[in-house]
Amino acid sequence: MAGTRTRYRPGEGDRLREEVLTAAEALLVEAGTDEAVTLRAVAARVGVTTPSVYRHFPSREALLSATCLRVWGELDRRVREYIAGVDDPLRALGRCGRAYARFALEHPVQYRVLMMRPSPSPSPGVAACFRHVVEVTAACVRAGVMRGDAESLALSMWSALHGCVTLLITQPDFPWPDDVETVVDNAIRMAGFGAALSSRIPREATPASADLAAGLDSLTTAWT
Amino acid sequence: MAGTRTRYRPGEGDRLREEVLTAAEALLVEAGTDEAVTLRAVAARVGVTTPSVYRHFPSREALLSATCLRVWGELDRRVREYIAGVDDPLRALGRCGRAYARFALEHPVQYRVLMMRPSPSPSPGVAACFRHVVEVTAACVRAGVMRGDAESLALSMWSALHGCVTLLITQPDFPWPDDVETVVDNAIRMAGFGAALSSRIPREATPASADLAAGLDSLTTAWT
DNA sequence: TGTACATCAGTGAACGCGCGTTCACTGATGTAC
DNA sequence: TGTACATCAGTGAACGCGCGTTCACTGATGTAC
Repeated sequence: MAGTRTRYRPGEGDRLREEVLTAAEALLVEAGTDEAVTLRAVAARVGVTTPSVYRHFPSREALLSATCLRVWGELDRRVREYIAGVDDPLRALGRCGRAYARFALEHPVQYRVLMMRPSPSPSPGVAACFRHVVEVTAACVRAGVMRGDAESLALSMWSALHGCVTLLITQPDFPWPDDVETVVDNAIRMAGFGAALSSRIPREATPASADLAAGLDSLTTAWT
Repeated sequence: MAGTRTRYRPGEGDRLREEVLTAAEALLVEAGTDEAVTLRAVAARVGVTTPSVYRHFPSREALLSATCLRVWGELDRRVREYIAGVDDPLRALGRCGRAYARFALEHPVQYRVLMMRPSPSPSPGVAACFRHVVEVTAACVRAGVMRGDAESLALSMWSALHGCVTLLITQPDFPWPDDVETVVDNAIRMAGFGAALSSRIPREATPASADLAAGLDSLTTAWT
């Protein structure tokens, strides 16, 4: 382990922390699984011995979640940027969803580790993002597009998009259309329109198929 | 390892296979993670030595996926039973979804292992189930409830439900409503109504929020 | 300006562990003659 | 009806591995006097 690396000077030790995180992220992305993120592999990549990692992370688990969390800080910024200047609330919601899906698909491994393992509580990044969606959903409710509790509506729509993204990541051999954008778009439109329509129909008054078809037909022909 | 167990007689060796699967399933469910399913633990539970497992499964991985797959055979039967005698196609779709969600939530660990890990191709059980959903969706299309490609519609709705179930399993500390049934119900209604409405609205003609709100308002007041 | 000393980044060797897997084997059971 | 033999379920010991983590340490850097 006699690499060319020179150690940081006293006071600069925290820079190794960043290097370790970067190395862990690289390993995670390259291997596609968190099993590749061993303390030995990370340390070797940085050019340092294994115990050095313990100077900055108390355990492997801490290193792993720090690695995944780091990337989520970017999501909030991205979502904010995407919906800036979009006045129509339903359109803003759609852009929110697109930003989210794009982000998740750009970081599939981190998304999987963070969202698909049983976790004690939602990570701060996820919670912050959800708050955002609830706000935009509340705007939709105020505009009369949807009815009911914004948090509950947001949760349903989030779920739908999460499912779409999750399936795309873990089941690439499903009979997906050629274009990933289309899949995401379908999910978003289905969620948005679905929330708008279903929140107007009381659970006990679900129409028969024929009635629903006729009603929607008259609505859309009136539109065009 | 000198238990009281007596070995099976020649020709009955396959019965151990079943015992091994049962033990593996029990370990999986109890621990909530597939990491607990080690060959040693499984063998010990059955009352047999570790190498005996190799008589029936070529590797740990094979044992694990066989364990998860076993439970999926039941889903198809369950879905069929749930939609038997339901004529209204949209209602049948809803029942399909409820059966699926209930099943997934009853077997959360198997669902996670099978659906949330990167997998080379969808398992037979999953594929069979999806075929079912496509069929019922096609009935909805024939009835004029939805428009377009049944497979694509089915995929979107499946995604939505998968997302709901997945989030319920992995993120129990999300701000869920008290009643899980309600969450699932919301997801199913959103998916069904959303597919019906969004498949009628061309992508390039997405209405503004105000127009959508007004249109849906007039539709639902006409209904009541 | 020089020296003693505390600080701090990082080392090197080792720990015990549990894992999947392999191998040569044992001994009871059923069958062919 | 008895005996030799093939079959087959299961054993017991061991393999090498890579892991997370611990521990006592080294040696350069900055600082106080």
